[in-house]
Amino acid sequence: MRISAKSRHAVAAMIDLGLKSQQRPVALVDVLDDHDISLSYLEQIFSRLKESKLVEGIRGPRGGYRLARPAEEITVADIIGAVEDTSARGRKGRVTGRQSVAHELWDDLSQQINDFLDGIKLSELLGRTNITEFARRHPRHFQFDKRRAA
Amino acid sequence: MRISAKSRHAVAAMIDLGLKSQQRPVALVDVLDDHDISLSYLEQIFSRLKESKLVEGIRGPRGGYRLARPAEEITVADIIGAVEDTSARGRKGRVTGRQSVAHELWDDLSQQINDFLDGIKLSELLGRTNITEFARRHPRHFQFDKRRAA
DNA sequence: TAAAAAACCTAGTACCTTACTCGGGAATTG
DNA sequence: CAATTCCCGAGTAAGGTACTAGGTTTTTTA
Repeated sequence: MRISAKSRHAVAAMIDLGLKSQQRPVALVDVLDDHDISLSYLEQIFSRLKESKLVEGIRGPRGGYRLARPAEEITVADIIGAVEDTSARGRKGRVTGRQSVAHELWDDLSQQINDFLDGIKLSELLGRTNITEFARRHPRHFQFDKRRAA
Repeated sequence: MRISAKSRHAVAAMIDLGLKSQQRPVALVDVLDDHDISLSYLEQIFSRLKESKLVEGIRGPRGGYRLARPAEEITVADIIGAVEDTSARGRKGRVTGRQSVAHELWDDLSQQINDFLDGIKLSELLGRTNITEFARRHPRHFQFDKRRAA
């Protein structure tokens, strides 16, 4: 499990895509408005998202990116997993078959975090926009519920 | 929100401390057995944990580290927050008063992850270990100190 | 009281990741 | 054809991770 700034960019970009693209693809230049990163870097992030089949790219004028699946079938865990380095680097050496108990427990925890994130759909995030806006303007009347995964 | 290898080390080390220290402090050298990092680096991590009042250090022979509070009063969020860089870097400039919707949603999500981790106590993690299973694989942790066994 | 054990501290460093820059293709549209 | 956009690769600077090395201080114990 690993969450960094890259995750933030990716999730935010996917939200943007969900918000802006109803049927037409969205060009990265338009996604860029909301982010403080370069086009090339955003391209690299989308390259990962595409690799993981979360988005599809359409070339040429009026091209751009589009969600490859409905937002209901995309979870936050999917997005983070796509951009955070999933390759062998995370668990390199690990020659010994037996791991320490502490690390086993960490792995459990890590799995739990992942399950938690896997329970949050992109569509859910998109659905919060109005609520968020409302909460920002009327903080006294609203609080986010702390949902707890079982 | 940010979770990296450092978090893993820190959580695993705290688990070790919880498992090994019943009343005596545990020397970092003994914590080290289960980790694949250097003593100095582990010291640096414990420096952070101490700063955050999660552990206390006892100097001198038979010294070591001990949980500063009962494991019931320490959460995973506490541990990760202690070692992951808490300084200004996370939310730097932020010149503009208004943030993009996508980033606001990310912040909500980030808060949710934090709440989730804040709901997991160290004692809970410790409780997940089957103590006999642990003893089978790590018998030396249940013996008196090797250097002065008696 | 001397020696050893351990935390504690500081500084430097190799490597990896992040984020960027540049320079191009390749596909599609009008 | 020309513009637009994705796509791809290579190189790079800054910063963080993790390590290395060397100390100092405190405390125990012989």
